[in-house]
Amino acid sequence: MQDILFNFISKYITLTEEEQNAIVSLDIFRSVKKGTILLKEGQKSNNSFFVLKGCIRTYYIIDGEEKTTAFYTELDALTPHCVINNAPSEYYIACVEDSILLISTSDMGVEINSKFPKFEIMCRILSEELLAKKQLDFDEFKTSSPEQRYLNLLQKRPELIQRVPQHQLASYLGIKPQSLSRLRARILEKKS
Amino acid sequence: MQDILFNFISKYITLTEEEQNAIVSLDIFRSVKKGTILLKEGQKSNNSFFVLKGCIRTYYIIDGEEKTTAFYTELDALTPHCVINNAPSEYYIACVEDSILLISTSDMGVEINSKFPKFEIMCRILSEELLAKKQLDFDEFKTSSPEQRYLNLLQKRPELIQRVPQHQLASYLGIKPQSLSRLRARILEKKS
DNA sequence: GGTATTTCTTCACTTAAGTGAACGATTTAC
DNA sequence: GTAAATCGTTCACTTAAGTGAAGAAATACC
Repeated sequence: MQDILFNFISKYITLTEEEQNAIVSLDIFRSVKKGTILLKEGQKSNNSFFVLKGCIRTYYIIDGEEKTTAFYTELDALTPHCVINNAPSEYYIACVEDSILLISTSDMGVEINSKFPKFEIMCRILSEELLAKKQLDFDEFKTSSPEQRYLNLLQKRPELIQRVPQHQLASYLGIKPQSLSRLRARILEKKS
Repeated sequence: MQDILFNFISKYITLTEEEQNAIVSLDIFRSVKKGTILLKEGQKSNNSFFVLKGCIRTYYIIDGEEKTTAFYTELDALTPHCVINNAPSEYYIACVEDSILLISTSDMGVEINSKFPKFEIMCRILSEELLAKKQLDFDEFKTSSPEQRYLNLLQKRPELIQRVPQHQLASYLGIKPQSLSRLRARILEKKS
C-alpha cells in the first residue's frame, strides 16, 4: 500500500528516505468499511482523503433525497470545501466500498509542507492540475446531454458504472434514476 | 490598477517592497479590446490570465456552435488546461468587454516562485480554494434545474446577467438561447 | 434460509427543453 | 448613415426528462 502512495508522489517530486519515513510515521493509513460516513453535512472537520483502494463519494440530501455529485477512486484526492474554508460542511462523504484511505489533517499538511518545501510544490502542482481538469469535466457536463454524459462516462470510467449503484450514478449524471434506466434502454435499442 | 492586484495578494501573503517591484517589473499589465481572442482551440500557449477589470470567457465550438462554459470577471484567475498540460487547447478564450488583464507566462511563474517561496505558498492556497469552490459550483449545477440555475446566478452574480449576451449565458447555464428566453418569461409570469 | 429493505425497471402522464423558422430590435461595419 | 449581421424573443412541434406508482430483482439482516 505504501508503494502505491510513493509511486504516485514520485510522479511529482523525488523523496529522500527521511521524507518517506516522515510520511509513514504520520500513521494515516486507514481501512474503512463500506457505508461508513466520513463527514456529515453541517460538521466541521480537518480531514483530507486520498484513495489508495476502493471508492468514496460526496452527496447532498436535498428535499430528503440523496444527490451524489462525485466519486473518488484509486489515486484520487479530496480535500473537502469545509476544510479549506473552516466552515460547516455542505455535503456528506461516505464510503461506497470497503476501502483503504489516507486520512490526514490540515495540521499534518502544514507541518509536512513547512518541513519539506518540496511538498508545498507538489501540492501546488497537484491542485493546479486538478483545478484545470475539474473545469474541463464541468465544461463537458454543460455542453452535453444526459445521454452523451452517460456515453462519455462509459468511455472514461467504465469500471465506475459497474462499481456504483445506479441511483447514485443517476444524480452524478444530473438526472433521476428512472431517466437513467430509460436512457440505458434507449441506447440498447439503438445498438440492435 | 497595481493597487487592486497587491490588495488581492495581501489577502494571502505580505509582500516586501522588493517583491512588489519584482512583480511590477515583469510588465504584465495589458489592456485588451472587447472581442479579442486570447487563445484559440488547438493552439499551444503558456499564458495565464488574471482579470483586474472587465470580463473574459472560455468557449468551445461544437457542431459549428459556440458554447460558452465560463466567465472570468474582476479578481478571477484563469490558467488554461493547455498550459498545465502543455498540450493544444481544448477551448477558446475571448474578451467579453474591454478589459485590463494580467497576462503572465509559466516561465514567469517558475521564476517568481523559486525566487520568492511565499508565492509558491500563495499559489497553492489559491488553487486549493478554487478547486474546492469549483467542485461546489459543479455540485450545484448537477443538483438543480435550468430554472434554478438561472435564479441562483441572479443571486450570486447578478451583474453578469447584465454584462453578458443572453446566448452566451444560455450555454453557460447548459441550455439553448430559446430555452433561456422561455424560462425568463416563465419566471416573470410567476412573479405577477 | 427466509423476511425485510433497497434497488432497478417499467408504465402512464406531465412538464420543460430541443428544434426550426420567423420577425423585430440591436449592434456592427463600412 | 445605411446596409448587413447579430441577437433576443416567440411560435408550433418534437423529444426527453420529471413524477408517482407499482412490481420484479437483488441485497442485507437476523
